[in-house]
Order: sequence, then C-alpha cells, then structure tokens
Amino acid sequence: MVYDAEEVETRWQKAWADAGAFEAEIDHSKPKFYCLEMFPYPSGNMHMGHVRNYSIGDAMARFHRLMGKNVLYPMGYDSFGMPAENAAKKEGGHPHTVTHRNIASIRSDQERMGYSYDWRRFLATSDVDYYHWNQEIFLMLNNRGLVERRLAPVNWCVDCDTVLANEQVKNNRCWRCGLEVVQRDMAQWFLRMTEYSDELLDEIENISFPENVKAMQRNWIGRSFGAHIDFPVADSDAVIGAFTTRPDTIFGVTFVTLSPEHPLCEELCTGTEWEADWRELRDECARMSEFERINMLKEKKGVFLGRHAINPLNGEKVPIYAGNFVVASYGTGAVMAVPGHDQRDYDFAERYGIEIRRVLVEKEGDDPNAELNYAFEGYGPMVNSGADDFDGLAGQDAKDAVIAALESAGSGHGTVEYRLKDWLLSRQRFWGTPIPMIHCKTCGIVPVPSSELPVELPLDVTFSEDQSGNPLASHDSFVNTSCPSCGGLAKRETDTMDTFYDSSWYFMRFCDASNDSTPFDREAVDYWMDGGVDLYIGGIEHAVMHLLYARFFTKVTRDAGMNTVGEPFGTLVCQGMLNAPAPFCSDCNAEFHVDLFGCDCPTCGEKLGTRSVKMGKSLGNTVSPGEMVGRYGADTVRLFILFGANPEAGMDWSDSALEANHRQLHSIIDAMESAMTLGETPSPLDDWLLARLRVNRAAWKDSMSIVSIREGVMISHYEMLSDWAWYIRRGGNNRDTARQFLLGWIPMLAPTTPHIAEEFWHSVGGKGMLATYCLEESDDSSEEDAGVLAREAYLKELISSGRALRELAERYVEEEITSVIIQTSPAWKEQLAREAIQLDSETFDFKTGGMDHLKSMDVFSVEQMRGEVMQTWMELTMGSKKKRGRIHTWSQGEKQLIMSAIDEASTINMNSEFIAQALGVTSVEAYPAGEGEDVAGKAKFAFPLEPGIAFL
RNA sequence: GCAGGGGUACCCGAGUCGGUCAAAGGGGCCGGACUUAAGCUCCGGUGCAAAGUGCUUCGCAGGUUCGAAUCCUGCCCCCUGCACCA
Repeated sequence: MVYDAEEVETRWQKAWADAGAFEAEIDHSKPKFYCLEMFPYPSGNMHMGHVRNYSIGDAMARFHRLMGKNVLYPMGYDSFGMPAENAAKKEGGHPHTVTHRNIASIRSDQERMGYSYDWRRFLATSDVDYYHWNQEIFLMLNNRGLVERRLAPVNWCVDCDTVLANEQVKNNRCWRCGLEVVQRDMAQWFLRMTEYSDELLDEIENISFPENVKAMQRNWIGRSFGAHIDFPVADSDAVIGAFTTRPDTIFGVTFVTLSPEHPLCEELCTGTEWEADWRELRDECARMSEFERINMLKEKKGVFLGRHAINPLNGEKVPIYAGNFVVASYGTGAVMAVPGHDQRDYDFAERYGIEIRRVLVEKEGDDPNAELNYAFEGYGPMVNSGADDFDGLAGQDAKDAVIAALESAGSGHGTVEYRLKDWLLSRQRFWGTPIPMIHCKTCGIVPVPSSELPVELPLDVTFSEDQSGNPLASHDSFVNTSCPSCGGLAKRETDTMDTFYDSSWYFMRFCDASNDSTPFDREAVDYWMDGGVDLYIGGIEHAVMHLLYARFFTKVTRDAGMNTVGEPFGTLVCQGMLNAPAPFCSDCNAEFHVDLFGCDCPTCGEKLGTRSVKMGKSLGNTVSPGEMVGRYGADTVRLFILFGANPEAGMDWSDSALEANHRQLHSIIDAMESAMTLGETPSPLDDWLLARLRVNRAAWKDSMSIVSIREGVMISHYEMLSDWAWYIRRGGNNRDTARQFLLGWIPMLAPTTPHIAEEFWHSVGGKGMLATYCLEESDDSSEEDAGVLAREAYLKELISSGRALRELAERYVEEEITSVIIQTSPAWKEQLAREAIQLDSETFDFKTGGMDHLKSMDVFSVEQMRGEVMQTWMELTMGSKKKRGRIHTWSQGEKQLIMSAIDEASTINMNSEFIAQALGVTSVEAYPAGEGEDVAGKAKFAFPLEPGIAFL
C-alpha cells in the first residue's frame, strides 16, 4: 500500500471530530477516567516536549476508552502571562491579540497530531469567561479570611517589573528571566496558604506522586517541631524569642545569635562601642550577591552586641551576638546557640573563644564531662543540666520535659515552624486577572461585589517598547470607579494575580467548562474528580509551584462546599527530558550551539565532540514537530516518542530511530495486507496464533494500565508483528484465523498510532469506529493455550539450539553438512520426568524422600542403568550447583507437554521440512534415543524436551 | 551537608519478592537471502571458549547462600531538588 500518512491522518481526524468521538458526558454506568496534561502556555508552535507530553496522555486516554472507561480528556491554555505582554510591546499591539494568535497556532499543531481531546471543553485562562471565576473564587477566599493585604519585604524582579512569590525565586533569581531578585518593602496581596500547611504535608503520604516530587513538596513545606523560647535581655525589657528544634540542649546554650538584620540588634548596641562592628556586618550581608554569600558563609562570622541574655531555665547570662549565618526570615531570626551539639555553633564558638559545654552524652554511662572536639548532634541522655529532673532523659522525653518546664515558667512553649510562606499573589503586570478590590478613601479596601464581576481588562490599551510599569495603573476608565460601599469616588486595585492562580483550579473547570453561572458545578466535579484526576502528566518543573497551589485550591474549595474532592491528582507522571545532540567540549565540560558542530572549542581550542543534552532554544538542538510530522506523519512521530523510552525516563532524539519506527509501521501495513490474501487452510498454527494474541493482549493491558507505555508498544507494535511473521513462515494460511487475529491486534495499535489503526480497522471490517470501540474480551490464561504455546516454543527452541550447534558441528564434520538426526528422550526418562512433576505438584520433599522414592520405582531395578537413572533423577528434581532441577524451571506449558506424553519424535518429523529449512539442511529425521542408531553418540544428550542433535 | 533517583553489553534500555539470566526489546554494526542494484524487505549473528555441558561479565570491594545483576555492609561516581532552616 502507498502510505500517505497525511491523507490517512487528516481524514480520520475529521471523521472523529464529525462523529464527536471524544465528547465525554457524565455517565454513572461506566467507571470514569480523567486524563489530563498540564495545559500549555501558548507561546507559538507546539514543541517536541509538548508532543511527548500529549502523546503519552493521548495513548492513555485512548487505552482507557478501549478498556470501557468514560474518559474525560480536555485541553486548554494557560494564556495569561508576561511573554504575551512583552510580545505586544514589541509589535505595538495588545496581548489579547498575541495570545489568540498563538492559541490558534498551537491548537492546529495539536489537531494535526490527532490528540483525542474533547475540544468542546476548550478554555483559555485569559478569556473573561474564565477569569471571571478567578475573581469569584477570590471573593470566596476573601470571605473565608484567606486573603490578606500586608506590607512585607518582597522579592522584586527589575526585569519583569513585578514581585515574585517565594516559589518563583530559584537561587535568588527570577524563575522566568533569571535576573537576580532584590528585596523591597511593599503592600501586597497574600493568600494564606500556610493555614493548610499541615494538611498539605500530611496528605503527601497518601497520594501517588513520584518520590522525588513528594520529597520536594515535603522539603518546601519544611515543618519542624520544636520550642519557642524567650530569652530576656539582661538589664532591659527586651526579650529575644528563639525557635529551636532541640529544646533538650537548652542547658548547653552559651550564647545567643541574632540575624544581622534583626531589629533588636540596633536597639541593643546603638550608642555603644559595638555598634560600628554590627553595622559593618549588617551592611556586608546586605551588600553581598548570592554567589558571594554562599562562598562567604563557609566562614561563620559574627560580632558581639555588648549585651547578655538570660537562659530562662537556669538564669545564666550568655552573650548576644549577631551572626551572618542566621536567616532573618526563618523562625524568629534568632537562634539559641549550643556549640556542644550544633556544628555551626561549634565552629562559631571556637572562632570566638566561647565556652563549649556538653549537655548530652552519646549513650548512658558515658563520662558527662568528656571533652567535645566536635559537635555531637545526635540524641542522647541529658547531663550537666544542673537539675536532677532532666539528667538522664533522652530524645523526645527530654524535649517534652524541657518544654513543660518552659511552659510552667512562662518563658516558652512547644511550637511548629514551617518553611512554607503565604502565597504572594499580586503582580504589577497587565496581562493577568485583575484583583477585584477597590480602594476607597473613606471605607478602605472594599471587595467588588460578586454581582459586579467580572472586572474586565480593558482592550483599549496600546503597548509599546518604551513603556514601563503596569498600563492598568494609568488607564483612567479602569482605575476610577465608585465605592461599592459608600458610593463615593474610589480607585480600583491595579495589581493582577499571579498566573499560577489560574492553573490552580482549571482541572475543575474542565469538568464543567461552559458553566456561565458558577466556576463549576459541584456534581460534575465530584463525578470526574472522584479520587482526583486519574492520570496527570507534566513536567517536573512544577513539582513545587503548580502542584502545591493546585492542592491548596482543591482543599479550600472543598472546605467552601464547592466539591468533596480534597486532593486534585491521583496519579502523577512527570515525563522525562527530551534530549538531542549538541556540540560538547569534554575538557571544558561545556555544551555549545549546534552551529558549532565539527568546530573547535571556542574556549580551549580542542576539537568539539557531541553529547546528548536537553533540547532547547539556547543550544538550538531542537527538532521541529511540524517538520517531522510532515515527513513521516503523526503516527510515526508518536510511535517513536512512545517507544523511545518510558514516560518518566529521559530520551534521546534520533533521526535513525525515527526512520526505523517509520519502517516498522510499513512492516505492519505489509502484514495487514498479506493477511487479506490468505487461503482457507486450517492448521495447528491457527490455535497457536490466537493463543499468542490472548497472551500478548493480557500482557499489553498490564503494561498499559501502569503507564509502562514502552513495554506496551513493544508488544503491540513488535511482538504481535513477529508472531504474525512466524505464523506465515510456519505455513499458516487461514483467512478466518487471520481476521480474528487482526480484529484483536488492531485495537492494540490504536493508543499509539491511532490513525493507521483506524484505517486498518475499517479495512478488515471492524465494528463501528475504533476510536470509540471497547475491548470486551478478557484474556484469562487457559491451560489449553499454555500447551499450544509450549509446543511451538519447543520447536523454536529446537531450531535455536540446532543453529548454535550447527556452527560447532561444522568444525568437526569434514564434508558439507546435509542432514540432521535428532534423538529424542528415551521413554524411561520421560517417565521419570512425569513422576517428578507429579510428585512436585503434591509438594513432595525431594531432599528427604527423593532417593527412596526413586529406589521404589521399576526403572531402578535394572542394575546397569542405575547410574544414569540416578543422574537423570537428580537433574530433574535437584539440579546441579548452578542450575535448579527441571521441575522448577519448566513452564506450566512445558510440564503440560510432558504430562500429556508429547511424542517429540513425531512432532519433529511432522515439521521436518520447516526445521530442515531453518537449519539449512536437506533432511531432518527424529526418533527416540535407543530406537535407532546412536548417531555421533548424541543419545546421551537426549532429555525430555531437549533432544540430542547430530549434524551429518 | 540533607533529601530523592540512578550506575546493566558498542549505544539506548528492560530486568531487583535470589535459580528458567550471557541477561528482553530497539538502535547501530556484521553476515546471508531477495533484487539489475540497493540506503527497501526478510532471515540470522553480535562477551570468550566450545559438537551442547565451560569461563568471565550487570559501578568498586566485601558478606549471606548450594546458587547473586537481584539480598546485606562499606565505598566511588552521576543526575535532580533544597541548602548556614536553628
């Protein structure tokens, strides 16, 4: 067949769309399956990373449709954000125009791939009919006390001209543009996500996210249990509150350290001889870039502030320092320092000559006064507390006792600290959801009433390169409004929402995407999201940000009575990197742009090699999906992507592998065509082929169910084809069998290569449309199949060992090899085998009773055979040093063959022509060893299912 | 430093409740068949040795076992995330 991929693919894409094949509705009679990919930011054309993401999702959506599930598989666009705004500036247009142009482009790329989305549920977050509901939800959050406006030091990105949330700062750099962020004090909107810290953390245990994602989230939330301890400052009213996870070391406190930025520092040392040193340290820390700071901090540095703090449990006075290693934003920005049991404090104390006191021993009975030459950070019994109540207590008991003492003394309490901060939501940008708040001089800040939503972004704004700041702020008709409360003149909030807000609930909107009266209907979300999205696929880069925000939103909407879900995502799969070759210098350990292929290293001058690295614009090692689809078709590209590696694994782009996959499709096409021309001759091969279908299909379902798509494709696109080829080679020639086989096989091709599968389906006269077809057969393994398969496997094995032997035989046989004599197992060995299998199935203990049993058997009575009989028996039951007994290694089917007394010799003779051909000889003859001449002394090798083979 | 994941043949990559594992599958390479000719398709080979049973190999070094890619201990290396978090 001439395979015109584009013609076939676009034809079926149209047919599927016309038939509404992928439109999903709530149907309680079927199990649901919600398959979702992280929706894209529409930046223009679809890239290979997208192709991988969606090909995985589409394969799973189609697979689950085949399995009879009611599948929801939607697509939309995360279309608010900076790039559109920047593009608009560049071309002097409006982000809305840019966005819609990009959406049209990526959508048409997706359609060309044939992804089975329910396009009726399309959404774009920058459309009013979406962000209207962002605002509605914002009011809900506000009502629930989860919205807060406060002055706070925030991360500011000069380049993006906006603040960033903590999650969006990586190594002190902006996650989007990479510029270093600076700190600013600003009034900002926050969502109080920390209200949900515990639930967000605790429920990680119960969701099936990959371990690394779970670890990152745990890490990010960073809960630590400990105590808050107040250290009064001597001769002052001031109190230093410190957080510690180790209250059991409180008697080892020999100084207290404040972060240089701590407000108490100034208060304590102003006007004293120590002020100058502190100012210097503070300024130095403030001045340092991230890079310097990391290097600097290897050296713990501090200054004495001239005052002392009082340990509330023993009244001891200890010096107060400011230290460069204390983080202002964690805990209280003050640390009780225990050099004996904290390495950082130890280093610091050593440097400044501060006492290092042991208050824990490693194990009971150790010398409480043994000198410490390193900080012992483990748990052990308390010593030297100066109070008998504590000495001897260890671990949690010790902590509890200290906390209780603090609480009764009124100078501290047990507490929990989190690394997680509230979500800084506001952005000083145009292209985002306007925060529905109004600033009124008389009433203060007033929310826009729900009835007046949506607050729309004005379209009459011109963007230009030289403009800075947020155009909303200078848009009079947007800004000027009246107060909903007093009716007086008021101004709108001009900050917009972080775009991560948009993606925090879109998966719920998809359940009810056209609802124009509420964000979504509760019934719809409860149906589709029961147990969470069944399969969520996307990149690891959202492990913390998006996935955490989405979990937070799902919990809040649940608490607001909008659904009963709680956790948004059931199974999460993070697809691996897509790599492609790029020039690489091994000496400099650096990668270069593809333009430098074959050149010398621009740094050191060595010849550049190549290395597979992440596809990306910066190196130019990208591959255009459009071009590949144009050349080979969408099915080939999908096959390559899905067969190249399992979803989570990284994969390398390879042109030759892509071509190989294209050839594979051609082979499958040829197989389909050859099937149409078969005759009507039944043979035992027919049973074999259909048994293979059942076995393969069962294995395929298992693999696909756990998203091991690569294993699934190996079966559907490779194993099945080899089985078909084997059937033909063996002389299979039955049209009915072929049809049955194809009707079973073609649906297995559909998840990966849906278009060509649909084409096949119609050419063999499959029922209805394959896209909506449902596999009903169950593939329970039957004993009959096992036997049929084992018989054929026996021949395959015979040929395979025959081939190996032929090569050896050639060295010994003078003339050209022309024939093969096969001596099969003598009857008595078969008898022993049957006996052993029988005994084994009765859980007979061969170790203790094996020999006695053998001696009771008839074969054993022939004296001159005893040696061989014994040896055979051992081979069957016990095996040798490195090989287990055959009864343990034979498959179920092989045992069946032996028990049913397969006549190996006649099985071989019936297939002698085929075997002869496979072994490259003109004749093959078989007989049981002992019933003919012992050719070449091969009788001794004859064993059940392993005949002795002689080449002549 | 902490946490998570890895190290398998020329390459990619399965395999880890111990034996059926010299180790699936694909790519590449080699050989054969078909063909006027193939870069097409099909078949076979691809650690060493060998008329079959043997040897060496799954990051390194030990250990458990009749038997280890698989289990245990220690070490080395790579990737990813967090990072003076008290």
